[in-house]
Amino acid sequence: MTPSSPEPLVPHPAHKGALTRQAILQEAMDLASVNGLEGLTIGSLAEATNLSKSGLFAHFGSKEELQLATVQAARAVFIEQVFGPALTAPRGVKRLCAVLAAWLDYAEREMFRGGCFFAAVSVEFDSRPGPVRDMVTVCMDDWRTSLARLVREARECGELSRGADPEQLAFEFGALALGANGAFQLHRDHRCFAMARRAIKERLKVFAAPGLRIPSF
Amino acid sequence: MTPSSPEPLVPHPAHKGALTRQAILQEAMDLASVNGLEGLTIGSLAEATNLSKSGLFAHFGSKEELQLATVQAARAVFIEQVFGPALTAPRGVKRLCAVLAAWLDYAEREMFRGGCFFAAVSVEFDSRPGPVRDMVTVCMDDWRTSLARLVREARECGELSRGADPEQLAFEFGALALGANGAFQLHRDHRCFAMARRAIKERLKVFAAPGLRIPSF
DNA sequence: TGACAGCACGAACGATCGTTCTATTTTTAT
DNA sequence: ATAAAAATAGAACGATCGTTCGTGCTGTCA
Repeated sequence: MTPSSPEPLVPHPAHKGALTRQAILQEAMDLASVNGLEGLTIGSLAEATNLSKSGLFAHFGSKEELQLATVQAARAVFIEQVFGPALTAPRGVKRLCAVLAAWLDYAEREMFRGGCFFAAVSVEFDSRPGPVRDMVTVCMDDWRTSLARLVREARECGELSRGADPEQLAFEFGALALGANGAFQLHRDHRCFAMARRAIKERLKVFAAPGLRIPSF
Repeated sequence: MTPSSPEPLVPHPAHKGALTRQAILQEAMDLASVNGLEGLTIGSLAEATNLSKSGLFAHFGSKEELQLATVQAARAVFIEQVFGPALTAPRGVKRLCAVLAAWLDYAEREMFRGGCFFAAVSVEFDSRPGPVRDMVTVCMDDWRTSLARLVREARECGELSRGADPEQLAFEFGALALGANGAFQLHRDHRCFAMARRAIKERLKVFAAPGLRIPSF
């Protein structure tokens, strides 16, 4: 090969190992969304990916590292699915609604077999100390902080009244979204998403500037 | 001991076996609220109750039976804690608020070490078929149905406007309550309960008959 | 007193858990 | 093409899982 080798467009990610690792994590997110991160067993994950237990294990070094890697992979998917399609919306209530709509869509579409990954995992680890819990907490904090920021932006745009408390509404919208996800997983009835959308819209109307149209989603 | 032994005050439930069974279930609810019903291991439960694995096991016959018994025990506690103190409140918005206040109190007080038992367990089993999931689903359905009935009663009392949709509001209040429980378990910050209370009160105000005072809780 | 449940125990089972080791194959770099 | 490196497989480990079995206690009733 010539000394000036053709530079790869992406640094080096295709070292084969990185590919299998990604395939493993894809399956891991699915399994964990159903059985939890503790129920995510190395044997079952190896079987699902057609790898040997030890071969799979070598990618992570410990079960806890596998759990942490799975959480980070799920975080990336979450950001891409929820914020990706919504960032093009104009700042303000439109963008806030776009993000909420993307979240509800992401949950209703069942991106993971057990619904929202973080809905399942945050409840599983919320009362159990350790690094996994810490990382999950950071993810949930990010989500709520982002929601609060979107509310604040909408208020600064003059689209929401000064009475719209960002932290308060972020909590409410987050709770309604998680509630819809949970109810859907239990009853497999899509109406709970409609109820969440309606609740959010009616709550927004309370604070909407006169004449503002709440985007339907 | 004299032949005419002192009659037990309670009929006969104290057949010794029933007592230990109750003690086991008390510990089981606590452990399951933290580690889930799958993480509720027979060995750890035996250790926590100072019983041998086999001795404890004999009370239930299988792990699934233990799980089902634990769910039923938790249901009894839930009803007693949430509906017991609230049934004295007069029918209508007052009783609805009393039930919601009792729930939030039950979660904030951490009746179980991991917060609300059903919040933990319903998410754990929502995407996993079987008898345990079925029983948990029935419990959650009961809860939502009860909430809807309370809303409907308040509407029939003329305290809420005809626009107050019982199913819709039951979903919203249930979601806010679960959201507060989850956020508290994650952050151990009591403000999320205040936010849930505020959200419920403001939502009720939208439908409240003119001049009606929403009980503070 | 003796028969008899009911209750709890200890030991052990096979299965599976996470993990470690060594060996072999596959991929990458020179 | 060849050597180094990375990726995977296989077998086995101690621990723990749910479960079974046989054996004692401990009262109650005949």
